[in-house]
Amino acid sequence: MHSRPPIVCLLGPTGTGKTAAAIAIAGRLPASVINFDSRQVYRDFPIITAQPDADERAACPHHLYGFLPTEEKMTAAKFVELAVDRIEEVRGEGRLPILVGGTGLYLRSLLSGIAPIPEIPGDVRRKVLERVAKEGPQALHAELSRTDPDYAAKIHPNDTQRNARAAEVWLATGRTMTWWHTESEHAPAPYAALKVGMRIALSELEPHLAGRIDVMLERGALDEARAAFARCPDPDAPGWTGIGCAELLGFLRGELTLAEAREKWVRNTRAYAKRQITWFNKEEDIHWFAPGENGPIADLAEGWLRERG
RNA sequence: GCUCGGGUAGCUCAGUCGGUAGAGCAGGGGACUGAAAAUCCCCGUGUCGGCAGUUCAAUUCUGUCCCCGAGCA
Repeated sequence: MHSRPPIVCLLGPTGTGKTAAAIAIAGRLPASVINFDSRQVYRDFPIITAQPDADERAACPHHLYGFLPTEEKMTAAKFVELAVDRIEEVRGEGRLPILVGGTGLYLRSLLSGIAPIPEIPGDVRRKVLERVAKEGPQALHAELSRTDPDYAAKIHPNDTQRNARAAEVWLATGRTMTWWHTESEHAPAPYAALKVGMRIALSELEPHLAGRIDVMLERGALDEARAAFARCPDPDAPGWTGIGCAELLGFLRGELTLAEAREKWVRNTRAYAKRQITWFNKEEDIHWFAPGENGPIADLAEGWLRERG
């Protein structure tokens, strides 16, 4: 009987020093960092999305950072596919995979598995999106109440994204969301995961988030946004929806002063951190640490790995 | 100094033909299965600028004072 391959997962809200903790672990044993953050995958926004810098990347191999062009969409399913490949690759090199990031859905999809819903054809998707725009999500929700009452009961009539998603899945596959979630064959990933979480009160995190944004601006966040806009002038492109990107774009187009853009950026980042905290509070089996407790985190990871042989 | 607007929730503002008031944003809590840094749900008492008058009752009408903006001097 083989034991399941060990991986370490470092999670927590934005700006809590997850990267530094990962590097601390990599200082003790051969390890590679794999990103599970939905925004740090974008090539055009290394500063604004707080991707590890050159020094940090030099400490150990890093994967799934800054490889996607702004006009391309990242999804949970695509992420799982990429992450599984990377984990295999890293394990093949005899290294410990350390998953680092803040997108709760991505981590859960990787560890708990995700329904194998096929990719939805572009024309179906477009048709559904046009309908929501015209008739509102409530119309789709009313239909969903007939085709899939269980799922309809779980999502709110005003939820544009989830109602559109349920409609396109039904149209394209002839199966309901409920069927895909409960009847389709998908299993949890075969990893033994050590989950390490960064815990901090939002009120304590807030001043740090504001300071971090000022550092980003000093390091050229504005030039980064300007260059990205030259490369991809569509403000609705997937990469532009990141926090900080949209605000800086507002400044570059003269819709906001720089001070207003900064203030909005801070507020949105704070609200986002709050949502992350809510999500991770529900996640189970997490070993919680305060930001900066990198020694104890590395101790834990080392001990845990030794126990498993 | 005069005229006209304004002064209502942390911010921007709506409203009350007189019966003590409500939206958006912010904030707090929560949800979350291919857009997730997304999307969505729940949570609203604040001397309605101060003082006085009329009235059973004033944030609403009247007077006066203070503050802000625009115009005229």
